[in-house]
Amino acid sequence: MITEVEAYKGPQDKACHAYGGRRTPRVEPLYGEGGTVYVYLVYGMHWLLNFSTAGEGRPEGVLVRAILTDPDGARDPVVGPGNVSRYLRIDKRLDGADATDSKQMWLEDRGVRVPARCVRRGPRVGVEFAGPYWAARPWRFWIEQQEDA
DNA sequence: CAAGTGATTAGC
DNA sequence: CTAATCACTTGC
Repeated sequence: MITEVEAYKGPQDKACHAYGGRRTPRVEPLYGEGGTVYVYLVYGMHWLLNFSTAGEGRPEGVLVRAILTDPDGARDPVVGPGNVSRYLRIDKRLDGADATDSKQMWLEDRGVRVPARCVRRGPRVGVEFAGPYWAARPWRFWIEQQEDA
């Protein structure tokens, strides 16, 4: 279960790999139809898992930052995008896959209802290079368990 | 807080 | 071709 994501909002978002309409081979999957998997290597050792979310030609997506590995949250969450990919054995091979029609990677709606009060929002992580304005956009979202939830 | 790490990219 | 960059993690 995905419990934390960050949004990257296309050409105008300075933290987005497609900033300014940049369209290099690496970011091409981000320009794909919604559900296209975008995986890339950062800092020479960490694969980061993203899903393209807009439409063909619109380079917007979400980065998966944390997951729960069991339905009840009894086990510790896997926190940090590099750790998520290591846990799921994600690497370059999944880059460009179609998550709406793939045996390697897909998403399931299991009908879990998350109360609005459990949803937190804040600035994205590690995007200071994009400058103070874009680094401050509250486009990271995560779920926080409540005592009474 | 610094190091480790290597694909990717822009710029000659 | 070269050099800079970088959506991170770990360990001090």
